[in-house]
Amino acid sequence: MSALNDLPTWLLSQASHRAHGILSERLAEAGARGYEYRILEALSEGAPLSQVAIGSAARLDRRDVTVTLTALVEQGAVDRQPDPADARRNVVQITETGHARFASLAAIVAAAQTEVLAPLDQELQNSLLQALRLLQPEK
Amino acid sequence: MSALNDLPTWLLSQASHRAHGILSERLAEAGARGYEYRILEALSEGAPLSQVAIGSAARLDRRDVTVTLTALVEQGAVDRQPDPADARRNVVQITETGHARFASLAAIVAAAQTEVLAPLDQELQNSLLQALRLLQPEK
DNA sequence: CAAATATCAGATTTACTGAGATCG
DNA sequence: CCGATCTCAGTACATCTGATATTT
Repeated sequence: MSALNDLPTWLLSQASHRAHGILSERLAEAGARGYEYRILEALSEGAPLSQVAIGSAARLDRRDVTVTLTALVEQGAVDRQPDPADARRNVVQITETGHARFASLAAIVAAAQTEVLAPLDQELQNSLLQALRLLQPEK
Repeated sequence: MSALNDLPTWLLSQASHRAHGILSERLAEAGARGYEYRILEALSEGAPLSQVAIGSAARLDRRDVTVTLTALVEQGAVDRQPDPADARRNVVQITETGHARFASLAAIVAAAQTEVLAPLDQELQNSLLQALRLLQPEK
């Protein structure tokens, strides 16, 4: 084991890479991207949101919101219309199709979390999550 | 706190992003890239290596080894010569300048590890590292 | 001829930036 | 005129793939 492989920063980036690989692979098997799941989750409560609000909730750049919504509209998962109250905005709302899609993806995402954490016993999982919460970026 | 922010995969990716940001910023302050540090570390024992061997030790793609070595040669940190025993290969060796550079960068990298883990007490640091080692990708 | 090595050009992914158009 | 919103084009970064020339 070299020094590189024992650096905390390296361990973090490799573990993150593995986790991301598992999650995006499971989503890809369902024909979805991570961005789509994040946007559907933001809309899953049912309340219509502007694209800025979606970006804020899903932690996505405005550009990526625009592009991903175009794909979701094509799938019929969301409805995007100009806001009658403020023509600068779009009002985006999840459809029935989108609700079903989100439920399906949410199950996949939950299973992926379990898969990612499988190498750890319950106690170590708890410690890991506690530590990771303390290591989150400021904002 | 939304569901997104509590997903283990999300916590991992955000913590990794923060750690990477801290490390690469500290290295950038010294005018170095992460790749340079990783290659210098691989060569720091003093043994000459082929570029394939460097890529293997530093976990870098062959392409990135080639490009990064060109920069390191320009800095005088390494010496790259055709292998007299096998003309397909280059023999790369660290120079005195490279040793000094590596020592300087190693101190920066060590300080960055401390900075990354600063939000955690000793026990949680230990648990985190134990968990992360179990979450490393195969291979 | 098959395999290995280094190099070059470019694709890919995720995240972000700048500029234009529209509107409040 | 200023600021917010959405869209488009393009940048930045790390990583990887394909093609090529050379040598074993």
